[in-house]
Amino acid sequence: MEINQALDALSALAQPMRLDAFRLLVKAGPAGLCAGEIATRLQARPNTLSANLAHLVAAGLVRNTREGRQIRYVVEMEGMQRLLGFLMEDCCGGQPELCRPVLEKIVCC
Amino acid sequence: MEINQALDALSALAQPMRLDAFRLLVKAGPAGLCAGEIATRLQARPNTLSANLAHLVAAGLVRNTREGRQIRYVVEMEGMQRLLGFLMEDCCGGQPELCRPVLEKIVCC
DNA sequence: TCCATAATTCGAGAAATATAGAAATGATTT
DNA sequence: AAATCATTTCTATATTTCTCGAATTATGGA
Repeated sequence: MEINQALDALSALAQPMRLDAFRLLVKAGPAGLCAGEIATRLQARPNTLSANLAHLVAAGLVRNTREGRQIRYVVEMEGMQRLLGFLMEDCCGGQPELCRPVLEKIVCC
Repeated sequence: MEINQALDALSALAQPMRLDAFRLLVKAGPAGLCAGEIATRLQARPNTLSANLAHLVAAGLVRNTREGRQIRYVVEMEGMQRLLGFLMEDCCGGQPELCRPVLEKIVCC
């Protein structure tokens, strides 16, 4: 991953509404959620949310597909993976005992 | 980790000079680097860099200690750990096969 | 076709952030 | 004590980002 992609992803996540939306989508998993549903849950105006979701899509963290008149958003795990990998790149200078615990403590399931 | 801490960490990283500095410190490991050395490597002005390093410290991603007349900066792995954990929180709704590959591909050492 | 619904795009004003020069602080050397 | 060096703090300006209302596009139903 190149640095600009990483910056896009980080600034996409570095904003309250977008971080909330992203986490909602992470929890929703592969089923995702439609724009309106996200707007309701976050109590956000549709147009503002739309701009923010577009930001997440552009950053490669989320993808969307139209379903009738709604648009479904789904988290893109590969984007997340690229970002995390980039941040940990060349950490610890080949001494696994320094960073291994960091990765092991990421308990998600 | 609460959301505001996560936002602080993400916006700290979502800026070119800070992301560069952070990655330099990740690679430097526990030895860290002094402000002047970082400034030289990034070709940044000392005052601008200082403001940016302060941002990383405030976000809990880096810590600093004075050493004579220099100030050494060291990456704070616990901060990184908190952030990654927060981003992956409740992912995949208890289906490890969905997110396990993501974490496994973060090869750092 | 006409209407309603879901969501996006556009444009402008308000707010937040980044940078750099100048001055100040803290520590070492002479 | 004076000079020097490493770094930070202060302050103003320039830039970027955020949000909102209004208008627009796309789809499905009567």
